[in-house]
Amino acid sequence: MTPIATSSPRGRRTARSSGDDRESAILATAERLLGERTFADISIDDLARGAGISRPTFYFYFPSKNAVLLTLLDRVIEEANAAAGDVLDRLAENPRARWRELIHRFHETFGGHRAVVLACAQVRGTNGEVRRLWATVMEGWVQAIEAAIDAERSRGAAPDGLPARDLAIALNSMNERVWYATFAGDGPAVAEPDVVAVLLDVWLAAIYRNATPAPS
Amino acid sequence: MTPIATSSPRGRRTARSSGDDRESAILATAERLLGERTFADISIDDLARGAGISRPTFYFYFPSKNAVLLTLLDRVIEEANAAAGDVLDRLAENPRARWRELIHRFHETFGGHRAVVLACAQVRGTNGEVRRLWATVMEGWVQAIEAAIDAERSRGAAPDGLPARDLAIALNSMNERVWYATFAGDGPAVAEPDVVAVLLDVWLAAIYRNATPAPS
DNA sequence: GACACGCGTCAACACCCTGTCGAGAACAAT
DNA sequence: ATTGTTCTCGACAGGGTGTTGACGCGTGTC
Repeated sequence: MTPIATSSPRGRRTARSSGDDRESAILATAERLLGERTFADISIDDLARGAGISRPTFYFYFPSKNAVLLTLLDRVIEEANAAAGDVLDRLAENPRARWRELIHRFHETFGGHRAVVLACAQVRGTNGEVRRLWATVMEGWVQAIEAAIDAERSRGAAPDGLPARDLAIALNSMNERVWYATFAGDGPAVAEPDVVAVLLDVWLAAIYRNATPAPS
Repeated sequence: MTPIATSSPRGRRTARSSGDDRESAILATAERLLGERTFADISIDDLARGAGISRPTFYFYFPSKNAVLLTLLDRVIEEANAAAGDVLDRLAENPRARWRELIHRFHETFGGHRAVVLACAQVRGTNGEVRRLWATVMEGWVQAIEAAIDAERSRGAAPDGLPARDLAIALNSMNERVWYATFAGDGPAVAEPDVVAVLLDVWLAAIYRNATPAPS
């Protein structure tokens, strides 16, 4: 039910010992710099110097700047999937509490890596690899939510309505965009302490048509 | 109630006759090319050659590639605001129909300029000016929706709940992201013929808590 | 008609960034 | 010691951006 993370070796072709330090250094430098400026404003030279190597050497570890971001994104996704756990399988216990838990955990994970999340959202437009990875992951989450909605409908807790898949897409999309605005802080955004409650409220309204779904 | 468009002269410093053709040619070339490749893959030289001028001459008309996109975005926003009209002021007539009309009109406008919309969404991350413009416009729409929700609550058609502003932000965010996915066609997306119905359904559920809001 | 003056135009330049190549240094295993 | 792989970087090629300085071209002015 809970989707699996795609974790392929994104960096060097073969694994070795001393080079691992450099690879980590590049990754760490990237995440640090992402806290200060945009991804576009970080050059490969910045990454290389930050890791104590020269620019050509950078290319030994990563094929491009994008690959670094992709590796960072992989980690966050893995963490998010782990945090989500099997919450969706235990919905019937207490729907409202479980949905809240799900949204809350995602919020915590993304919030803990907002620099990476923000950067990925920003380059998704221009970077095909990030776009594809994100699309794949999103598809997994959408399917998980879709299945959960169908399950709630089957047991009579939620009324029929929109195709569950469409509803799942809409709600996931909302979360993504709302989190982005909240973390980026530009444009109209929900205040960070309220964001879980706001998202939860819309989810429950859309899925159950009222604010108090029935436990089993 | 309906937000006003911000239309400042984004291009040349002074207005003249023969140069207007070139300016239009640049804009037209940009929108055409945007239908073929990403904004990032279009160079200033492409724009200039498409308009029959040299690259340095391009800079006479626009200070940067971004400024061209900004001008294009201005137009779309103006069109969207015009299309929205005063629908929100006539909500009490028939809430469901009016909300549907609002969403439908935005859908038509954005769908008619998807290349521009997509490009703006893609560069919003790396381009501060586009980000600011979009944030301003979004703020206007959020305020309009917020006021409409408050009005519906005042007349007893919609129940109290989330702060109207937070709800307005969440719903607007959802629309933006869902449209983007639908137009871009990457990742999980709602099929284009269904998108208005899906968005409307979530809006009504979140605002009215049931599918059939009461007319006045 | 000659003269200014701002519009419109572009060749050439300076700069920055990406990605690659080839020559090697460091280090392991035999 | 030799061989092979990991690792490193100077130097180059290519492509994009933004700027500068000079040169035509129209229009109004006296």
